[in-house]
Amino acid sequence: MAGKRPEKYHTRQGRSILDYIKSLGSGHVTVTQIVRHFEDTEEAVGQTTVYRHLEKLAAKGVIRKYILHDGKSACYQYVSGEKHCSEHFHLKCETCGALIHADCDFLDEIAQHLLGKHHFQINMLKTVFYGTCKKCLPARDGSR
Amino acid sequence: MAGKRPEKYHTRQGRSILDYIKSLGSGHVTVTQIVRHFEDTEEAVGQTTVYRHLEKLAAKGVIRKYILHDGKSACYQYVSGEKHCSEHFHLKCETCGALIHADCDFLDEIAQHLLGKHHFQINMLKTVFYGTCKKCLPARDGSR
DNA sequence: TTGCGTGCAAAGGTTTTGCATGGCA
DNA sequence: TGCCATGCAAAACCTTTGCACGCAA
Repeated sequence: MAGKRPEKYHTRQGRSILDYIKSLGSGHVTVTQIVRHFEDTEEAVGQTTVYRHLEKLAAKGVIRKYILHDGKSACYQYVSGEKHCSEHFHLKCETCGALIHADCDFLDEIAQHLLGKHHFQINMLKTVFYGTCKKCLPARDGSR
Repeated sequence: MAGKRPEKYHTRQGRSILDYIKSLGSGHVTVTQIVRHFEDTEEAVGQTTVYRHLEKLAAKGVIRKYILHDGKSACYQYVSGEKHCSEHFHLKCETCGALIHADCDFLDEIAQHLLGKHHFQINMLKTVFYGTCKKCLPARDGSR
């Protein structure tokens, strides 16, 4: 589509933000995390600027925006060629809040199974598995 | 399981809220919509109360909580299954909103795999697969 | 110089929390 | 009567918008 609007100017802030997201690989960040990352450095960036840059980058497809199921805040992540988060699952620990990226062949079969048997095309970007992670499992007594 | 915490008291508000959600069948509502629905009736309910009831109902698995695509506000939907929803997965169609209960042995293996390989105990009550259902799949053109 | 980029501050919206009161058992 | 439930108000958040100033081209 024609929506492309290359930035007119190159700015220090724009580069800092993009570089940071790139450096995270397939990890994702929130606006707040980005702001805090630069907070006391000489690369400090205002949060309004972060929002505006992320919006543009997402519109251009350079990064991806999505809402985790808990819906508290939006997450952004760099779209690095072929391998990104749309190809693996996310496990969210309900106890400690950790978000785990699960890259695994078996999990990949899930998508095929759902499509083949249930005719359901899963959106891995939106889907989050809730549960209890390794660290928190021992802490929880036998439960049920 | 010990997690059940039946309401101690039956209140008019609690019943109004649940009845309303039930009456919507598979439709979903936001907190604001619920508050407004009762607003000028004699069943008026405070929004704080709505939030608190929905939270409890979702924890018990009576209703389910979703985040819309835009992530602006949460949606809630009645879970009409008589079967134990804690023992199968749920597929939520992002296009038509349908909620599909997937009872399937293969899917059951997912829980075991996650626990065995990733040491992650999944909570099926909270976990929802987002994607596109059978009916809506053809409607989506090749997309990209 | 031009006009986009920046960032402070304030607005707008959703959800949570504090606290005094009301109502169910 | 003992508590939990309720709901107003305020706080806590996340995100957007207005506006004046700064900076890249």
